[in-house]
Amino acid sequence: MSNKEKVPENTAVRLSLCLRYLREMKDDENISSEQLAQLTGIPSARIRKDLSYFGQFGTPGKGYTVGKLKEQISKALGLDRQWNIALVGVGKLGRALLNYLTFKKSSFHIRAGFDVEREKIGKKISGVKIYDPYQMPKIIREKKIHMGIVTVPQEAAQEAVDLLVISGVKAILNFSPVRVVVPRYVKLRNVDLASQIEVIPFYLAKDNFPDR
Amino acid sequence: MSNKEKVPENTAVRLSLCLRYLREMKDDENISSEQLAQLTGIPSARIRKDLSYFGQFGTPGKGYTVGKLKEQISKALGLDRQWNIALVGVGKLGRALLNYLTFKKSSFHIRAGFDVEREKIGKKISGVKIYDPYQMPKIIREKKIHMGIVTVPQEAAQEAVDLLVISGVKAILNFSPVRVVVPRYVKLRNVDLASQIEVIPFYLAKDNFPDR
DNA sequence: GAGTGTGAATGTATTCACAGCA
DNA sequence: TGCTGTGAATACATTCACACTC
Repeated sequence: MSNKEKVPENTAVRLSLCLRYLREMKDDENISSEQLAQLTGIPSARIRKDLSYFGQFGTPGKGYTVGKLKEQISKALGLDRQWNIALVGVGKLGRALLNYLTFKKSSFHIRAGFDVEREKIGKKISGVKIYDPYQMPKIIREKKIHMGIVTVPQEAAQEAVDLLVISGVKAILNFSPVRVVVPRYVKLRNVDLASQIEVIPFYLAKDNFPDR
Repeated sequence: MSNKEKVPENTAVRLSLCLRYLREMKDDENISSEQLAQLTGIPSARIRKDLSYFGQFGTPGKGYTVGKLKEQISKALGLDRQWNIALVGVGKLGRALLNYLTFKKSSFHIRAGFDVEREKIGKKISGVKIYDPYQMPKIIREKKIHMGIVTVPQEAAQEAVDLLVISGVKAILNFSPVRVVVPRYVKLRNVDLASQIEVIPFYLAKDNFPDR
């Protein structure tokens, strides 16, 4: 049975981190929430609670079986299937992500890139073919793409997002440093790298520092 | 006078976002917290409260003067001075950040890059000279570098961080997808891009989606 | 009248601490 | 005995709503 409380905002991020460490272990090993806490830096009680929203996977006195835990977390996060991705904006950051995601085998598969630069269009970069943005609706339909990653300059961000939305994508990860708007039925997540840097001096001065 | 409550965790991130929009406006314009809310997507009351931790910058019935507000936020975030940065790991992601930070004039100046790859050492990339990591303590001292950005592969992350720490750096932004440990007097911030992607299917399935 | 600044009310997340199971 | 799973306690963050100022 699974805990009926509301799942907190970053349970998923924490479990994703746990999963990364579990992947480096053997399936038949055992691990306690306390050991996982050591590895990840997340308090053990938090880990147990995060897991409890999805079921009871542990054995009192013993801990968790790595293989089973991996499987359960993957399922909880929706990583037990294949997700097709479009990358919009194939600049330096885009290529870094491309590179990252095409290397390791995972639930994610970048199926197409889009860029306005003529020289890139038609080429393959890290094995991914680059298209002209006007082809987006067609390509996204054909390739059954579920989510978009936006790494275009900020001036182009809203336009890129709009194109993804009319193409039928249901989730967008936006790396451009502006707020963009989407219809309510589209899931949008913003990652603002500029702020991450800009914010450091504040925490340096103050003694408010998070995220150890 | 300034509100004596404790400053919440992501006040700084929110103010950094506000600042980005303010920078595109004329200094003598006026803006209300409600207008700023429209631009940023942050509720107006939250903006007013965030500002209130640092002083009273507005005029009732009128709003804020853009120029003054920019100045005050910059000061609150510690952006009213120059920060020297070392980039450790000059791969694709590193170069994306390099490119980003060297382009726009800002409070941040990347003064040196470090990488183990022989071909890169001695070269300049986006105007920044690349050094062998063993030179780190010397270079960081000479160039008065305050903070380090780590974009090395995960196996090398702890080593890179340790080198930065013994070189005397007081703040580190870690982009590698593992937890690294630092002494308590060093400020560490982790940005985990892999999790950002991995977590999307969860929010897609559930109807828990943040960060509009 | 319009919009700030802020206590008080509400909502969310984390941590504690322990009963209960293997 | 050792560790899970989870209510209850605490800490933290956001939002409301309004007295007050220009």
